[in-house]
Amino acid sequence: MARNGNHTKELIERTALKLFVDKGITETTIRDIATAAGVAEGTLYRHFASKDELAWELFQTNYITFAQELDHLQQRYDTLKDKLAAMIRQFCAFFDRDPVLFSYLLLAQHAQLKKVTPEMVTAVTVLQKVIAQGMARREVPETDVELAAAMVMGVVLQVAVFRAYGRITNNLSDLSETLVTACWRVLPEEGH
Amino acid sequence: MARNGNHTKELIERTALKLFVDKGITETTIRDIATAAGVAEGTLYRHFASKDELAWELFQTNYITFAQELDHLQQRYDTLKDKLAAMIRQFCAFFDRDPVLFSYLLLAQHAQLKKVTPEMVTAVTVLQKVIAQGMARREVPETDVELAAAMVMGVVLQVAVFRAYGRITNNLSDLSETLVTACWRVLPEEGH
Amino acid sequence: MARNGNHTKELIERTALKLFVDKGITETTIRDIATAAGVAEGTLYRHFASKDELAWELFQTNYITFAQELDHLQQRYDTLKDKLAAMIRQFCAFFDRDPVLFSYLLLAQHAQLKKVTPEMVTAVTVLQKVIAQGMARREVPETDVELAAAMVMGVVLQVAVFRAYGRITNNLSDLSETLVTACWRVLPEEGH
Amino acid sequence: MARNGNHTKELIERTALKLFVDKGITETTIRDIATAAGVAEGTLYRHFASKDELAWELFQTNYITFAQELDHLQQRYDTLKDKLAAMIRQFCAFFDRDPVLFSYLLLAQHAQLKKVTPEMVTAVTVLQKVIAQGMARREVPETDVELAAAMVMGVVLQVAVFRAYGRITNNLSDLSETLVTACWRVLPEEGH
DNA sequence: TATGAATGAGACTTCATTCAT
DNA sequence: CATGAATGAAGTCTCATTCAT
Repeated sequence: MARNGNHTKELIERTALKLFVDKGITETTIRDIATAAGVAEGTLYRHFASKDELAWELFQTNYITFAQELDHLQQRYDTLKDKLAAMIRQFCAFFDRDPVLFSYLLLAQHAQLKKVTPEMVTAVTVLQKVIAQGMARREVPETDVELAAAMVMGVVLQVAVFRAYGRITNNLSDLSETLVTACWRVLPEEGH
Repeated sequence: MARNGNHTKELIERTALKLFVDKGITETTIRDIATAAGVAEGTLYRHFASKDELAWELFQTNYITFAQELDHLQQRYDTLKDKLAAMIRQFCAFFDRDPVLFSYLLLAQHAQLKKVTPEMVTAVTVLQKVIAQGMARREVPETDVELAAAMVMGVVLQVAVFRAYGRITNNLSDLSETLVTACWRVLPEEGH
Repeated sequence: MARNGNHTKELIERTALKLFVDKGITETTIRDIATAAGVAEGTLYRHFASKDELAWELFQTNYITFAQELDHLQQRYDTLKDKLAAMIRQFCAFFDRDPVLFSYLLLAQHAQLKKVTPEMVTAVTVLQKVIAQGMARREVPETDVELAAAMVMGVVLQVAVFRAYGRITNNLSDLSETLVTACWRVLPEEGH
Repeated sequence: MARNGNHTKELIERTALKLFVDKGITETTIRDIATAAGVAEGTLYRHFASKDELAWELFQTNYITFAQELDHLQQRYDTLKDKLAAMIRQFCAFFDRDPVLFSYLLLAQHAQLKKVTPEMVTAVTVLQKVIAQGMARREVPETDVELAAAMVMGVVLQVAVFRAYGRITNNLSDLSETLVTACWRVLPEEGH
C-alpha cells in the first residue's frame, strides 16, 4: 500500500523506537513494529539486515551524533564551568526535543554498549576529557576523573530517568540551571 | 548431583542472577540456567512457577529487603545529613558485598518496575521521605523533593554503574565519604 | 544498462544456468540471478512467468532439442554400431561445447523429469529405440533393452559427471573413441 | 505423546529419508517430516542441530559406512576380477535391501559432496584403488584410472537409477552377474 | 524431588511475486 | 520493457513449559 519511497525507513525507525522504549527491545517483535508502522514484516528487511541491526543503527547513529554535537559545543567555551554548563543545557534540550529517543539511548546502553568500540566518541568520553582539562587547568582540584564524570553524569541522567518515568513533570530545560549548579558543586572545589 | 533439597533453590537463584546480569534476562534461557547450575530444566519448575516468577522473586525480595534495611537504618539517625550519610554507606557496602545482586537490581528495574505497586517501600521512597523530612526541618531549603532525590540517587547509582562496568576499580566503600560529601552538596544549601 | 530487448532474455538464461549449476536450482534466488545479470528482479517476470518456468524452459528446450538432434543424427547411419558411435561423439561434443548446459540437464533431471511426458523424445528414448532396432536386426543378441540402454547411458554420463567435477580433465571428445569401444562392449556380443 | 526414548531419532531418520527421496531435500520441510513422523517440529531439534545437519548425517553415515564395507569386502579377494565382482554384488544387495537409502545417497551426492573431504573413504575411492592395483598387477592394461572407474561406476549406478525410476523392474541382485560381466568388459582387456 | 524428552506457539527471516512509476 | 520497494506466505529454529518416569 504505502509505496512512498524513502519515507518508509524513517517510519519504521520512529515506530520501532517507540515500541522499544515502551516494551523493551527483546519484548518487541518484528510483527509489532510492522503492524504499528502499517507495513509488511518483510519490508523491514529491505531497510535493515535484522532486528539487531535496527536496534543497533538506532542506537549508534544517535549516540554518536549526540556525542559529537556535545564535543563541538564544548569547544566553543574556554572554562570547564562554561563547557559543563553548555553541555548540561544541551542534554536537557535533547531530552525535551525527543524524550523517546533519549529514553531509548538510556535503556539500550546496557545491551548495545558491548558493540561500542573504545575509539568511538561518546558523551562519557567527552565529559571525561573536559573534566580532565579543567583539572589540568586547576579550575577544580585534581581527583579521579572517572569518578567525577560518573557523579556529574549521574545527576543529569537520573533526573532524566525520573522525568521519563513521570516522577518529575517539568521540562528538563526548566531544570537546567539547577542541574548546572548541582553538577558544579559535585566537582570538588578548591578548599574543600 | 545436587539433589539435596532446598540447597538447589539457592543454587538456581545464584546461577540465574549471574546469567541475568551477564546476558540480560530475556537473553538468558532456562536451559542456560539449568546447564550452568548442573540441574535438569524441569527442576526449575519445582522451585519457581515460571521464568518470570524467578526473575521477579529475585528482584522483589532483594529490592524490598534492601529498602527496608535502609528505612530501619535511617531511623537510627536524627538529621538528614546523618541519615543520608548512613544510607549512602549502606549502598556502598551492599554493592561491595554483592556486586552481582546490586547489578541485577539495577538492570532489572526497567522491566520489573511495572510490577512494583505504589505501596511498596523502595530505596527511592525512603530517600524521598528522608529528604522531605529534612526540608520540613529546614536542614535544607524546601525545593522539589523528587528532583533532589533524583540527583542524590544519580550520584550514587552512576558511580555504581561505572564500577560495575569496570570504569572505576575502587571498592565503593572506599569512595563512600566522597559520595556523602557530593550528595550533600547537591542538596541546595541554605544561602545558595 | 542492458535494456536492449531480447538480448536481456538470453542474458538471464545464461546467468540462471550458471547459478543453477553452481548452487542448485532451489538454492538460487531470483535476486541472485537478477544481481548477477545486472537487471532488476522484476525484469525476470517480463520474460518468464515464474522461476519454475525459467528452470523448466531451460531444461525442456535443451533436453528436447538435444534428443531431436540425436535422433536426426542416428537416422543417417545404418547399423547400431555406427548409430551408437555417432551418438556418443555427439554427446561428447555437446559437453565440450557447453559444459554448463550439459551439467544443468544432468542435475535438473531429477526435479524436472516429473514434468516430462512419455510422448516427449528424450536421449534415453532415442537410445532405447536404436538399441531395440539393433537387436531386431540381430546386431547384438536380444536382451533387456532398458538394461542395455541404462548401461550405455551410464558409461557416458558418469564420465561426464567426473569431468564436470574435475576428476577427469580431458575434453570428452578426446575420450570419445574409448567411450565408443566401451559402450559397444557393454552390449552383450554374440557368443557371450 | 510418543515419549519412547531413543526410538524417536530413528523414526525421524527413516521418515526424512523417504521424504527427501520423494520430494527432494530442499522441497521437504521440517513440518513435512514432523507430521509424517508423528512428532512435534521442535522434537527434530533435540536430535539434529538443523535440517542441514539431518541431511548431512543421513548422507555421511551411510555413505562412509557403505564405502568401508566395500573396502573390507574387496580385501578378501586377490584379483581385480574377483574384487570387482564382489563389490558389484554388494552394490546390488545394498540397493535391494534398502532402495530408499540408496536413492538418497544418489540424489544427495550433488549437494553434499562439497562437504566430503578428500580424506574420506568413498565408494569411488575404493573402486579407484582396486582398479589401480589391478593395473599394477597387469590384470588389465594400464590406462587412465579415473576414466576406468567412471565407466564402471556408470554402468552400475545408471542401472540403479533406472531401477529407482521404475524403468527396470528386476531386483538388482538378479542383474548382478550381467553387471559384473559388463563392467569387466568395460575395462580394456589385454590384446584390445 | 529430579529428570529430560517432547511439545507447540511464536519469533525471526527469506524470497517469489506484484505493481506503481 | 524495466525498475525495485513492498508484500505476505511459508520456512527454519528457539525456548518456556509439561509430564511420564
